[in-house]
Amino acid sequence: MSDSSEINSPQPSQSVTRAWVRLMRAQQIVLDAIEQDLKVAELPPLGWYDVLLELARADDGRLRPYEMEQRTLLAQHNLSRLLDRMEKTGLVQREVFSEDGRGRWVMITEAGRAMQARMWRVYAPAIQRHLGDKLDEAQADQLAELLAALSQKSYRAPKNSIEG
Amino acid sequence: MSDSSEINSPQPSQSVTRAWVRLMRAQQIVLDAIEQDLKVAELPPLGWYDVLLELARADDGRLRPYEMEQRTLLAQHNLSRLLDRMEKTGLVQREVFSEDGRGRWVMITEAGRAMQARMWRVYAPAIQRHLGDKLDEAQADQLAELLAALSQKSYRAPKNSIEG
DNA sequence: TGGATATAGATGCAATTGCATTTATATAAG
DNA sequence: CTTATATAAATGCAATTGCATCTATATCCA
Repeated sequence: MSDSSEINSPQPSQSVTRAWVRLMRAQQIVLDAIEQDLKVAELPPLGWYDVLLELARADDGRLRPYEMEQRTLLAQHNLSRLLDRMEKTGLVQREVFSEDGRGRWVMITEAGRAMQARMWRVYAPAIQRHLGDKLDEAQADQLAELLAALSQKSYRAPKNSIEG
Repeated sequence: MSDSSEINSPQPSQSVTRAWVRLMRAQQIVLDAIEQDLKVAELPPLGWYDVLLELARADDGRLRPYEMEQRTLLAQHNLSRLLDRMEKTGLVQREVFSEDGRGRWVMITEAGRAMQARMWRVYAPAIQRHLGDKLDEAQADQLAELLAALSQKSYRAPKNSIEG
């Protein structure tokens, strides 16, 4: 086995560091711009859209919170409270999940579906303006391709793994 | 002039939408992983690093808050409070800016420079692990290139613009 | 069966962020 | 000079997030 300092603490190349800095910048700038457009239209933030979209797509318009967690990457407690707020404004509803007493169903309401559609009418042109207008189709595909590679979670030895 | 509905509300193509979704995903996953590594090393969050790095690079190790704002993309009030916390832990120091009574200098301390270096020793391998290991050099360059296009702020008509 | 352990989701409390406003100073316009 | 307007930075307060823990139920294993 080679020198562990090279295995455990490799320096990123300049190219890699530049890609990282630009990833942070680009997403922040585009996200802020899109959120701003939503706010101007007096619509709720993007997190609400993500939740509504996942529910709208799901069978019977409902999901378990833990499923939503995985799909939205929201932390458990943040999702729980986001659902509180969305329930209070009537966009979703929590129902009992009889097959497992610990669980819940979260169901999208008609008002929720309407809000999802309403948000998309602002969100879609915002994506186009802040991202689409800056890339041609080939570049968008290329970017999506490269970014997909980054979303693979980094390897971590599982708890009960035999290999050290 | 062509149909205004096409000008004002263009739908993003599937490629563009996919690129956007993956941009959000990829940056969240990589950012969370890097922040996690910092936390495990009992180091402060990335925002602190950004501030320290900008100051360390600046002439005489000091900048005006509004300059830091532009460079870090932090909101004014958030930067102000981040500086409060950093000052309290001795990493930076606020000093009078005599040429403009409204302004301040923010200066990095020796402890601040030490912390920047200490954080880099964790941050650098984290960038490599969570991003560099997933791309080759050519891909990293390509990604950086594509992302650069997105960081150009979208056009907004300036207040006093003549054209409507 | 009966702990021990794991999982789903909620919640109390502290830290951080967002928003609006305030304070202080500078610059512009009459 | 004096008032109006703009800019730099700080701050009060509400909303959101993070962290740890709690409650309830389910599963595993002796």
